[in-house]
Amino acid sequence: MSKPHKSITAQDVANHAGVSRAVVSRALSDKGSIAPETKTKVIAAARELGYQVNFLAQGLNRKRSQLIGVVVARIKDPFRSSLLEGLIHMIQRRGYQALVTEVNSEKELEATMRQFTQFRVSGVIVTSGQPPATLVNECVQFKIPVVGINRQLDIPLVDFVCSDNQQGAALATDQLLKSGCHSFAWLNYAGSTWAGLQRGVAFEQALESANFGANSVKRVIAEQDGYEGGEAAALAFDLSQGLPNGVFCANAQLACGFLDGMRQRGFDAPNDFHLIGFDNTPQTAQYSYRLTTLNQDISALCSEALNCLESRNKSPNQAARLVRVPVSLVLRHTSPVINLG
Amino acid sequence: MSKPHKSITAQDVANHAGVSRAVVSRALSDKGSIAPETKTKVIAAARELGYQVNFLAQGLNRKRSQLIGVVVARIKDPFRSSLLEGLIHMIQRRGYQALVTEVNSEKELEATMRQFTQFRVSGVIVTSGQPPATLVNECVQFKIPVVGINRQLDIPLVDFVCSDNQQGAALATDQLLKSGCHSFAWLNYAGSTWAGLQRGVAFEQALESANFGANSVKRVIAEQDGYEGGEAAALAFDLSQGLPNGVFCANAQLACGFLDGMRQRGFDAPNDFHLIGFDNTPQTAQYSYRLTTLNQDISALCSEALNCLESRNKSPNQAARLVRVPVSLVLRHTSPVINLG
DNA sequence: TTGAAAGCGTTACCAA
DNA sequence: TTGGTAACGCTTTCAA
Repeated sequence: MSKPHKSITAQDVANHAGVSRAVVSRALSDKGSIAPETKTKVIAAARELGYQVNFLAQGLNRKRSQLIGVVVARIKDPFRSSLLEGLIHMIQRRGYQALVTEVNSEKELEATMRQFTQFRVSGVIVTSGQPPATLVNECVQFKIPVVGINRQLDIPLVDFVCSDNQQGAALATDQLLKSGCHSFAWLNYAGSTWAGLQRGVAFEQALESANFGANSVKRVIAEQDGYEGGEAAALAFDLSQGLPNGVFCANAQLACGFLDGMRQRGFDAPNDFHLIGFDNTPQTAQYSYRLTTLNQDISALCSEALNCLESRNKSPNQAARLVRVPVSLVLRHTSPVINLG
Repeated sequence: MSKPHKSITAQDVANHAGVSRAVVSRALSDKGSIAPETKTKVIAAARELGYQVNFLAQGLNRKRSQLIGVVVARIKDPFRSSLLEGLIHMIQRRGYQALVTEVNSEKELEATMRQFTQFRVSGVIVTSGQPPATLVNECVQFKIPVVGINRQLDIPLVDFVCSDNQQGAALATDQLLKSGCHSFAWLNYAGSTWAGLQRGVAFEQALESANFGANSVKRVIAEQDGYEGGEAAALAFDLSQGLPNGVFCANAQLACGFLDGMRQRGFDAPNDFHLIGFDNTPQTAQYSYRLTTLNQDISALCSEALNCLESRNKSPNQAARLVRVPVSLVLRHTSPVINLG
């Protein structure tokens, strides 16, 4: 039907408007000086011809594309997919495009980071995995900003945005104490993320400053992450010393699994124990769970991550920043306002 | 510390290996003839210098990047995030990279598709929204293949991969009948996707061929999609004519919500009714739901989608294909093997 | 088989 | 303020 579509270039627009290619570039990019009237003329011509910048050529010349690389893992996990959604949303809103890569091993991450540099991305957001310092250094050498979310990348010049785990643990502890709990459990999984570990430490510290010593909190480490891990932990839970009445979980999936596991053994929250989990995922709000959770402010996390990238873009050598984003307690059924019966 | 990192170009490799730039290109791309020994020599030199092709320059020259555009919406929805995970996985596996864009309105979709062409993507996968024919045509003119997943894009030269909704509805009907159901409900939401509508039609047809006429199935249309929609539909369900004992839902989220809504009214599956939903999301397997569902073969869907793109890349003008991917019934608690009591 | 050279489409520098 | 021109880094004819 329609012919092979010779794509319209800046030169075509220039011809149409009776100016040079250079002027077209200036008119459309707001860089360099240009007479207001020629500018409108060019813009009109561009619109008329349906001109679209070739991002490949643009990037090649500017040594930077408007792509932002995003490293993720296990996207279908509820919190991670919410975070990814927020990131993509924010990336688009700020005029970039998301180059999303799933990574399940450090080897893959290495290849990925390399591909990001090959596309001359404007920044890299790491939400999973521990990028090898050498790779990040490669980015740094290309002056590509890197930011980590909810993980500590202990590398110079790499920023880092994180939900306030200490505050979260304190809120949870406070709530458990106020509702009358006096024996506790902490549930995490083996090989937990850095964030998970931090939450555990903070929980024990918060209890300690309320005069509950280390032996008042039972540490439970599930063999795997996610709902299945939590469920298995509950099913295997040693009840010989009774069930702790205040349980705090490293994440929402573990918490849901733990709750369902306990139900299978005839226990339920809030009657037999109180339960609080991190990450306010959609599922935790559902009738069958109604978990009291700590809500991570996803849009703030994403927004701050992009702030870091843009800020470091301006001054690449500034000291590494650590941005803490406040969390909030969402009171629901598994740890209600009322006291423990 | 380390200097501003002058990036290594093909020219550097050429110098190092004592050949011309052109030879380097051939050695690394397997295009054009080259002596085996020079090839190994060049590859050695490239590795030694740590050479990485600049994808921007490569794409500019080839008029095609190794990017694949993916259009998604509401990523945090469990089925969609699983699908996205599968797509990204498959895209990477086949040597491409995923340019992911979230789209919530047709306007946005239009802008998105445009940006895809500006990046000269190798293909576009649409999992959400109805791209305007004109836009798709633009892609077609750039010879960019477009494929839709679980939706009918009724546009020439656009392929289309879809779970077999008819088969799914037949499997569900069969199961409901075998377990003794004789009155039915169909739950969908207003403004449902094409796939949802198709499932409803197929369900009614399957019932009809089993001699259950149109008045044996009650159509329930929730005001919104997702868990909340299903829950609200259950809470508002008119029970004056009793509760149908076989309920089929357009998707898993609606089904979970409906189940929880009914529980709030004192009814539960499988005792008071049987329930089957489409999409075997992780949540449906959990103890609190244990939904009998129709499993979509995500990895097959993704694989077929990429097959379509690659095939159309070879012969751009072949007739539009429709690939149907079989689904399977996952029997769980809400519609068990045993008969209705 | 190899190398020289002409693009690919844009931006940025430098004169005019 | 403008236009010419040289990059940007790669691929791909076309001769040799």
